[in-house]
Amino acid sequence: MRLLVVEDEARLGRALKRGLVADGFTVDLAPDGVSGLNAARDGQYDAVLLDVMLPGLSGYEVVKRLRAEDNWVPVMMVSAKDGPYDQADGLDYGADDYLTKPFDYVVLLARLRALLRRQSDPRPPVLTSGDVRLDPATREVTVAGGAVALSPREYELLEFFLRHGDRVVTKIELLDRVWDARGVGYDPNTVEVYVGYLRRKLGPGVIDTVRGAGYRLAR
Amino acid sequence: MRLLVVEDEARLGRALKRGLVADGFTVDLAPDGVSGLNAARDGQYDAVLLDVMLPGLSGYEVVKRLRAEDNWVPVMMVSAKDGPYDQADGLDYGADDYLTKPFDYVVLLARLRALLRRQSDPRPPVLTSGDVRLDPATREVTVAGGAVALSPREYELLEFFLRHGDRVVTKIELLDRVWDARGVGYDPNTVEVYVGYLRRKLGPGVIDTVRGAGYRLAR
DNA sequence: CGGGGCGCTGTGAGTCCGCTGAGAACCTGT
DNA sequence: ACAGGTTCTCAGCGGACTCACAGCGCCCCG
Repeated sequence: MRLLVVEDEARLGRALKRGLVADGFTVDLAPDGVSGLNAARDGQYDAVLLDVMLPGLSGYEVVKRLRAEDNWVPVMMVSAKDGPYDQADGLDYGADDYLTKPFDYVVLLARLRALLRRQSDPRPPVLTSGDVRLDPATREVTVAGGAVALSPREYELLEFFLRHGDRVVTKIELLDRVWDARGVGYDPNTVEVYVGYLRRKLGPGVIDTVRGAGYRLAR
Repeated sequence: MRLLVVEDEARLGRALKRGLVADGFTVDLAPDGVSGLNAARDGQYDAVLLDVMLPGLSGYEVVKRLRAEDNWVPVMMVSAKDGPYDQADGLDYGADDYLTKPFDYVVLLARLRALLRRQSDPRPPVLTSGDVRLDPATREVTVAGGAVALSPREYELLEFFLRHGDRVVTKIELLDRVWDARGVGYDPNTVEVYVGYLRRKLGPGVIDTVRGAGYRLAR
């Protein structure tokens, strides 16, 4: 279980990490909103512990942006405020639970475990096309029920195809969105290579080539 | 934003409606599958919330029939079942998302908004003339429902005709716009050749020759 | 009815595009 | 340090595509 703790008070952060590591979690620390957001975007965490009062980007903002990007990692908000409106705010923005400082470590642990247990609830929808299934929550991909192992890049590419399913996607667009936001510095041939990898693993008849334009999911 | 809620449990239906109205949606209720299907057919809804267990016609059936009728309104299925197979079934039948009872209202709202956001992905309108259909998003071309494969140049030419087809288009203009912006260095005969290709693939009676002036779409 | 010009089409050569195998550079965990 | 996996580049191949050319048919004119 991998956790991300976003907390600007260094002492509290270290203490949390020490405790959670002792309880069997792998813990990464982020000291402010921006670095926390970027870390959470990687999508490798099972849950995020998120302070509300953060320098730069507030915890509200972080969870709001994550949800806007279809990132449904379980988020527990932690704040010194304790009014009912604050709680409602946090939950509205997409947090899954809310804890007020000062809190008891045992309580935190219990709520965290409950959060992880019921993680299966706020799950992003499974993406499908034909007999290809991709579960963004678990990053599992199956073809006709059989599991398929994809490298990170292959996974991102397939997910992009599934999200922009039936329309034609150009190689340039893929380089922009799957590779680098800059999109420059990469050869469109790279896309061809990775489409080739995907076809080899998923079988033919999943990704169509539209000559002169790009690629499209087969229907 | 207009929503259709198909739910036979009157209490849950009313509660959902109350919440959604408070969040700014316009909500219609349908108490069973048949009336839900008929309401959804009107095509005036931005999304449909569809219970699986319904008297008369199940939610599976409803979404299946809608899709069979080329109605692609976003559908979120709601069910008490939560096995993985049920999810797969719902998605296979054409639902866009799946929620299991009991669900948290905040989660429903977030997923609903994500669904609407995803759907509002602006799509260029489909171009048609007679029984020729060209979809700029998918780059698919059909004649009387049958798919036709076009080369890039043929596709560009047809798209230009469909966009400016109601008037006469000269060969020089086509060389300018479809071929090279410079328009020089090409033989007007090239246009004749490609119009020939298109006629062969689309059948006669699609592109008229206006002798001495150019071409025009038949109407 | 005859002629000229415009448009149509079959042929073929050169070019372009996308696919693939091989391999270098890099990262990661052991 | 090493092994395995991953990312990306490169070069070559095969097929699709583009376009010029030239001959033919047809339309419209006198």
